[in-house]
Amino acid sequence: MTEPAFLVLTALVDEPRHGYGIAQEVERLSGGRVQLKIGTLYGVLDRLAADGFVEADREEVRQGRLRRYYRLTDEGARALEEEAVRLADNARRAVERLRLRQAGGLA
Amino acid sequence: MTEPAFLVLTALVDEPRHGYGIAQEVERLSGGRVQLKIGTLYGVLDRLAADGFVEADREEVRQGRLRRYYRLTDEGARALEEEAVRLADNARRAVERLRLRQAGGLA
DNA sequence: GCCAATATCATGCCTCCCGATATATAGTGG
DNA sequence: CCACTATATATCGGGAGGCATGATATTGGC
Repeated sequence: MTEPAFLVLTALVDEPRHGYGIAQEVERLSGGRVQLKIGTLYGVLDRLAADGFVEADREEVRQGRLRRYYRLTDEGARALEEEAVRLADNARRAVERLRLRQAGGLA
Repeated sequence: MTEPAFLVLTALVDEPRHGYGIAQEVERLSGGRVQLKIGTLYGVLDRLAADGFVEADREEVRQGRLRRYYRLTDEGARALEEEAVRLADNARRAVERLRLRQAGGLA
C-alpha cells in the first residue's frame, strides 16, 4: 500500500469525510508534509473503493455543491491495521540496525 | 520512499552486499513477504545510487561470475533513519485511531 | 553440452502528479 | 434584474516514475 492510500484510510478511521475534508485531514495527519492534490485524491479513493476498503457513505448538497462522503469499511480497517503493523516492523528493524551500525562505527 | 527501496537500504546497513545477497537479505528481513526479482532489484539500486544513498563498494570475481558490492552512504543512512521515523509515525497514528474506533464502536 | 549464479535489458502496468474543466451558488457592480 | 466573478467541490486527461516480469548474456563446474 502506498503512503497516500494509507493516509487516506487513516483519515477515514474516525468518521466519514468528503473529498476536500479528506485532503485537509491527510495534510493535518502528516504534519503538512503530504498535500494531496484533489485530482490525486480521487484516483486514490477510486482504487480504495475498488478494493473494498472504502465505500460511499452519503451525499449532501451544501451551498449548491455536491459533497460525497466516504467511510472506511471493516475490510479497510483490517487492511489498514495490517499495513500499520508492517510499517512499524520495517521501521523498527531499520532503527535497530542503524543503532548497531553507529555502535560498531564508533568502536 | 517506496518499500523496496527502504528494505534495500536496510539490508545494506550492517555490511556491503552484492545484488543476489541483497535480494536474499530483503526476503529475510521481510519475513519472506517481499521477494524482489533480480530485475527489480537493480532498478532500485540504480535509483538509490543516483540519489547518493548507496555506492559501489568493490567488485569480486567469484567462480567466474562478477559480484558487485554496494554499500550504504552516510547520506543513505540519514535518509533511511528519517524515513523510518515517518513510517513509525504513520503507523502509530493509524493504530491510535483504530483503537479509538473499536472503543467507540463497542460502546 | 547443460546447469547454476549473477548481472543487464526491454516492456508493460500501476499509481501518482498536475493542470484543466464542470457546476452551482453567493456576492458584487451596473 | 443581469452579467461577472469568486468559491467549494468533483471529474477528466496526459505524462512521469517506479516496480514486475521475462528474456538475455556470461563464466565455470559437472
